[in-house]
Amino acid sequence: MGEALVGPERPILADKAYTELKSRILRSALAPGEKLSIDGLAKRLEISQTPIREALARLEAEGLVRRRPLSGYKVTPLLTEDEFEDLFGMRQLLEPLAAKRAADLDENLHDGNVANNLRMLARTPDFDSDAALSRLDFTEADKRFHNYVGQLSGSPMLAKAIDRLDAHLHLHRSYIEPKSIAETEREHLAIAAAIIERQPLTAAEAMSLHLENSRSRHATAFLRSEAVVGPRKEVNRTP
Amino acid sequence: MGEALVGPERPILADKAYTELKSRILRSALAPGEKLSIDGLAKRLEISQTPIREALARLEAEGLVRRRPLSGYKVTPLLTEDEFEDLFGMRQLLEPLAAKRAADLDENLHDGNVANNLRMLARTPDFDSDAALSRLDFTEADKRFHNYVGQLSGSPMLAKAIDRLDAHLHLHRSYIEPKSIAETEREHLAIAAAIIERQPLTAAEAMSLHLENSRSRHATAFLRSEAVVGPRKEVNRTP
DNA sequence: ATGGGATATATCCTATAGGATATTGTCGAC
DNA sequence: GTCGACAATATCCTATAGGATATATCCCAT
Repeated sequence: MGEALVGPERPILADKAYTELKSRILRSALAPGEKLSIDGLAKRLEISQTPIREALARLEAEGLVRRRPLSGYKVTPLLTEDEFEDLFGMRQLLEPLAAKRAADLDENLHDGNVANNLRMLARTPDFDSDAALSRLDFTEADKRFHNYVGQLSGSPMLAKAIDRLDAHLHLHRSYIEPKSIAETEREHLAIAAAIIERQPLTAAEAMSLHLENSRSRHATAFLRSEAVVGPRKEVNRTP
Repeated sequence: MGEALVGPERPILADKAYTELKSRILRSALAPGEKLSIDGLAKRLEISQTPIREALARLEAEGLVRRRPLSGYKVTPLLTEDEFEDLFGMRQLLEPLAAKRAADLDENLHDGNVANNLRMLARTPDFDSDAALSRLDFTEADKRFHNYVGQLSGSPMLAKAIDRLDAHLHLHRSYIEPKSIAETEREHLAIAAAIIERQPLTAAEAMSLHLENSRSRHATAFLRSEAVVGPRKEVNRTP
């Protein structure tokens, strides 16, 4: 009864549009650099223009789409190499600290659920087949694990900062090699174990190592993809 | 000539609404917790509802306003003591690093302009009178200085993170004591000097010290204001 | 063949109207 | 005097139409 104060929190159309668009961008159903037509999206999603516009504004503030005043929206292009390095520099700054704090948090927060959640999220989903779907599941699971560690840090601002960084990495996740999934799971489990056993320094080091490995795993695929798309140039010329 | 490719970048109504609303929130013309009526704002600002809605969505993503699905927007309430400490913890993590990196950046970026800008921004504006306006100018100058140091770090993501944090601090800036303005200027100048003279460690330490002092300056005013408003309670009852 | 200019199209931006919902105030009963 | 329910109001949410602008196509001149 007293819970009714928070309201039903019924998701409105703008939230639906936001979730749908974000999901499509994260799974690269909307390619980087692709132009986004407002009423085109409105007709495709069968939603009016105003909610679409609202969702787009939110996504722009998050950095997932860019806007040019009288020209329209487009999906944020792929990160340059400098931006890529910058991103991982920030992760190295934030995430080991989050892991460290998560490890020496008050024990009242360390009930059984936390350990279970951590172990569950550290595992990558079963991937008998290397289909595109399972690879998508993997990227989702990876994101959730890192976000959960952020939440466990006890610092809401730190958690939100980590979440934002993860959102910027979405495009490059799809280039992950299938074999690296197992490596990722091992590293995640090492981090989880250190947190559960409350060893702050070990947790921080495990996270730092994981990030370094993740960086090099992405970097190879990153350079490869850059060779395909072309080195940071728009392709609008017709020969 | 070739610059015409970037477009005129003419600000549209949504940008105007965004800037105006953000400005009013930052100067507390819109009080924390105050309810924001969409068409009320539309009539006040003489702008249609759609741009207002768009600006509000962007501000929500930035954390300056909160939204409840079928209930409307309201200005983000004052930070609790925990959130306040969390905020300064993040600043201590990010800003000294930014100062350090700014100090040992490539010298091609260290032309005369940077030194001049730094010295200019470090200074607080002349405040012969302690009027509300000059106090507002001070908060703006302080924000600009910290943001500029963030930009000088050479890491766009670090700069943006610092900018976001500053936006969250807006509400408490208005409680600054007039006498602390001079102290702030001295500390800013020390940071600027260390960066100009390219002494990374000194710059980082100066920034860290400045943040610690700033934290205690805010904290005293923070607790005082909390005593006035009441300890974290809405005041909607009529006796 | 290439460059410049004008027209045509598509898209965005803005404004207004109607339907649905939460909130507020009032009334009555216990 | 307090609690609960009901009705009226205000507000938000959604949809559609018209005006303004950038982009693309086509044509002509050089």
